[in-house]
Amino acid sequence: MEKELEILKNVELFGGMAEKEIRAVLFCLGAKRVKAQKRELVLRSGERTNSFGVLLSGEVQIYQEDYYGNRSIFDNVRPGELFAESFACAGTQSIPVNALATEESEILFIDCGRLASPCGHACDFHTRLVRNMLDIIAKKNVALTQRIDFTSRRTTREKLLAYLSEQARLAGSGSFSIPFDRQELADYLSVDRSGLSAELSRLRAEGVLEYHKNRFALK
Amino acid sequence: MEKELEILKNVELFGGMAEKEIRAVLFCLGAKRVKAQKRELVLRSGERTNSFGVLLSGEVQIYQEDYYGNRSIFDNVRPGELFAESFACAGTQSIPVNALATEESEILFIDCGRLASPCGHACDFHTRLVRNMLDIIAKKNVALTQRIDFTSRRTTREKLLAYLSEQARLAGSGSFSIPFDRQELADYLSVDRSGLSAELSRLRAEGVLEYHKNRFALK
DNA sequence: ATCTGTCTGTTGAAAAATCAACGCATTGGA
DNA sequence: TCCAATGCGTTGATTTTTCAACAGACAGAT
Repeated sequence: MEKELEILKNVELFGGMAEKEIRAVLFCLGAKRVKAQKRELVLRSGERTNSFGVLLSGEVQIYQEDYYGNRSIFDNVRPGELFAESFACAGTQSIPVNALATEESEILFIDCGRLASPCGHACDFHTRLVRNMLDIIAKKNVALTQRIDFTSRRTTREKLLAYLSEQARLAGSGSFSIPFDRQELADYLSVDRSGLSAELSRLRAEGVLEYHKNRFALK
Repeated sequence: MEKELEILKNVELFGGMAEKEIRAVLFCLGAKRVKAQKRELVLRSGERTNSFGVLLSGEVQIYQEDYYGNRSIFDNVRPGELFAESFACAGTQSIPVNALATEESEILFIDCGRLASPCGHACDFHTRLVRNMLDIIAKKNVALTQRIDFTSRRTTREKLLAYLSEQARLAGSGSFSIPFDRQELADYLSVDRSGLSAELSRLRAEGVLEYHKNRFALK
């Protein structure tokens, strides 16, 4: 419980609020706490939801799947981050993604409708919450744009280099780790896994790249 | 000028505000009105901007271009709609897209920073503006997710069918128009134009689809 | 220590996309 | 009316991806 509050203090949605205020807001928002086992589906595509999730611990993967079982990964959510907030805020009829706990996880679900409307109690944090939410969603938007940048390249090699370059830039170093295994990276970049492995080998052979597992070094 | 106000009344960002209030807010936000000729670049990728655009008339296309000149279209903006708002709100260091006027256009530029901070004057619309902006960006987010859904398919045929099905759903009918010519559609779906044309012909031959120019009918 | 399931890289055949080039139709000027 | 520019479809050669199958490495469980 104390650990939970530690995390909450670092959740961007509650940025600018004191511990006490966060407690009050959580109550006011009617936040619901949920546990999910490893491999449990937390949100299913096709469902309608007004709630978004705040990940407290564990990891949740956001993805789509088409008829043929091709998976398309949108995001790996880490503790402190939100998920499904855009669909909840936009009032989407049926969400287009699945949310899967890839580890045992704890999640706080918050009704998006309550964010906006004043609560009647002496709780004047709604303005702040909406403003924070705006920042968060705008950043997600930028991240989605970036993903489109990667995946719109025509070849596996270009997609891969665009992705790795960006990771290096974010890390501020040519050496960095990525949050994906090979299959996941392939599903994020929308390419074939074996082709991705082959391309990695080629890049290594050319001396452009070194890697071991999910740690990479660009030259 | 009267026509301008007609449009502004229908801009979602100013939803819930009366004509008089909109005038006040525009002043308070320091909105700047700009004209752009056909083929004029309104925003250049790499620039930094805190302002977003509100299209009053004309059309603006949002796109990226890679080293090799491959264009990737994000959106065709229509009058009343916003553009670049996510980058402005997220405070991105350098925007990753270009905005091109594809027709002679009029644009209102608004500083995103002024949206959030109370203005000192007796202007209490900031809360409303932020809330409206949240809705708008959340919807854009859903649209981006959808585009990823289309482009993550593995074949041109699948991308095309996913896109056309969605357009039909939006139109509430098997018969609908799209806002793209062939090259633009190819750049939106990240496929080769000639391959796209060939696929369209095949679908027509199979009796799945009828089309003429940018008007389509799914069966 | 062994067994088992998962992850990764490799390979070759098949399928699909890209690329370059061309012809035809349409459109907007000169 | 003629010309130039643009958009669209077609085709065949080439490149790239996908697909299926397999083997080695590794980690966790018994």
